[in-house]
Amino acid sequence: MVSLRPMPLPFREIFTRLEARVPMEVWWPGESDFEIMVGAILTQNTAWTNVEYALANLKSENLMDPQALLDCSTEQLVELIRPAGYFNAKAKYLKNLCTWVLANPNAADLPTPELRKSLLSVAGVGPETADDLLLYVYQRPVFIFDTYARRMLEAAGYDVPKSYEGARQALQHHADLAGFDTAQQAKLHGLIVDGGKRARTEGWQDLLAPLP
DNA sequence: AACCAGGAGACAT
DNA sequence: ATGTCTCATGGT
Repeated sequence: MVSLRPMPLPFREIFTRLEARVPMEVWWPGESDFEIMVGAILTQNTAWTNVEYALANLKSENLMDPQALLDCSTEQLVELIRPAGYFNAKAKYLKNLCTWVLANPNAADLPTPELRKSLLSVAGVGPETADDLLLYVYQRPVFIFDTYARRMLEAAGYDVPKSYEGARQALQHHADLAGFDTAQQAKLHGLIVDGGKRARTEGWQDLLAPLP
């Protein structure tokens, strides 16, 4: 007698359950697309509360603009984004992204795979940040694979590939089959992160209980 | 007071 | 292709 692993909880069901128990309005606040881009760099491995300090500093100096940010000295930029950590690296990354934005005014016309490659060519934009931008700036229905998604989906019984790229593609496929559109992907990512934080204290059993 | 957060690049293997 | 190391502040 072989004990079979139960069918993983369908994406739709996970989404519905998260939506029911995790209060969330808008996951990625921002007054402009550029602010979302800046936030995407600053929040790399960093708590969002720290990013908010840095964003406020940049706004107070009227730097929430690619050209203005490029014209700002690296020394001052480092000082303004200091609360977000990794400030030396992130200052460079921000300027790299500004250069890319100004050099690619028609980026939104590119198909998603090409746009993704172009974003990844920027030093400081890795796979997850690229997906953040595709989803929250360019409105593409991409599934954002991060450590929270891995933990939750493995807990739900999914066999998540080890490599980032393999996992990303597999889960994108699942999300596509489930028919998630851009708005739903945007919400799902937030729900997964928030849900993952709760699970640290409450565990997964309640949320991911198998279907009857 | 260790631990971690809305990751990515550099480098060795 | 797949592992380590480093980067850094602020909240718990």
